[in-house]
Amino acid sequence: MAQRRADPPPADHGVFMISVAAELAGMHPQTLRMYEARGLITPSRSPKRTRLYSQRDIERLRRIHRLTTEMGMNLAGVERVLAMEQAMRSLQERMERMQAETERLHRELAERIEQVHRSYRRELVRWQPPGAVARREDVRRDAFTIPIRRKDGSAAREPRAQGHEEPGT
Amino acid sequence: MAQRRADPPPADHGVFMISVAAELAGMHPQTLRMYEARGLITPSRSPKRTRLYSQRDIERLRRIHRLTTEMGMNLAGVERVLAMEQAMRSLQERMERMQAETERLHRELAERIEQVHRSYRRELVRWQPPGAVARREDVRRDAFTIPIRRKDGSAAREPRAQGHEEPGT
DNA sequence: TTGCTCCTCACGTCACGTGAGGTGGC
DNA sequence: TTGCTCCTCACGTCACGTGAGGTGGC
Repeated sequence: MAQRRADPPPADHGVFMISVAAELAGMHPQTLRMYEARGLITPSRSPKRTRLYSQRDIERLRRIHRLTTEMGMNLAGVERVLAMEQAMRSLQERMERMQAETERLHRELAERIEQVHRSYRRELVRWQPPGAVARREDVRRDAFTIPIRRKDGSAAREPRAQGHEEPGT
Repeated sequence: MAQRRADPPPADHGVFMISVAAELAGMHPQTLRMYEARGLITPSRSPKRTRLYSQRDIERLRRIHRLTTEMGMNLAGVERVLAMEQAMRSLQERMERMQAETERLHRELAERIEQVHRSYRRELVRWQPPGAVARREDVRRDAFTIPIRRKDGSAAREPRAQGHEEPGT
């Protein structure tokens, strides 16, 4: 009741029986059975063992069809090419993530340096009239904590707000 | 005279005639002619039109041999797979360059920030005894010029050594 | 002359697609 | 009963590899 003609079935849900799937993919039903025997496609099955092809299965079948008819490849080649296309997609995705990370780093580099400049300027500018008590808080209340990335890539917060420690002096 | 049995021929220089190449690749000479007719391999030719296969050609032939015999692929598939392997290598190389660049940026980030800290510390620490003349050079002779990357990725040197300009004050 | 090269043509084998044939459940 | 499903078996076609056959230059 709740879902009547709502939401199309998910792309990997088996819905087409073999004659429909063959029609959609432009193939002979027997060919689909052969492809399954070869391990090229694995439709789900109904409780009565009837094959049920998903939308994703149909797309894969069409891809196979193009590779065999347009390019003249045999099934061994199709199998290999499909696997390589998958690997290619993964590599591509990983590269896009890296690209984004690199751009982020570029922006961050400029921003962090500016941040350090700003923090020093606050210390230098915060001038107190003679005789007034300069409280440590006046100097330190601005966030003077600079996140630094460690060599292994993890983020770390360096506690820099402990006054002005000159290392080795 | 200068080169006698020195330097092996470069990998892409045609040196083997067809019977030798076929022997090295484990194939029938006629098969090599067929592959050439299909555009799978293009050996160079002597002035007398004799085919000359390079070391790289031999390696390619061996790769083809593995794909056809071990994997059972036909030539259309082999062609496609070889092209994809090439694309894969390019992608892989590009990714390695990006990886190196990202690591370089990580190191640079920490280093630049440290550099800014150092430059401020020099200004603060360089104390002169009362009555002595503090020359501008004492403050500025350390390189206080910080290369910054622009948004478009090109490197730029920001001339920061012009005293202490507070922008907008 | 021998042994290579070049080429074209033809045939055997095998993979692939598909049709036939028989079964069983809505 | 009709039209689907399941399965196996068999055949036609085509790609591929290779052999044969004839030519020509070291």
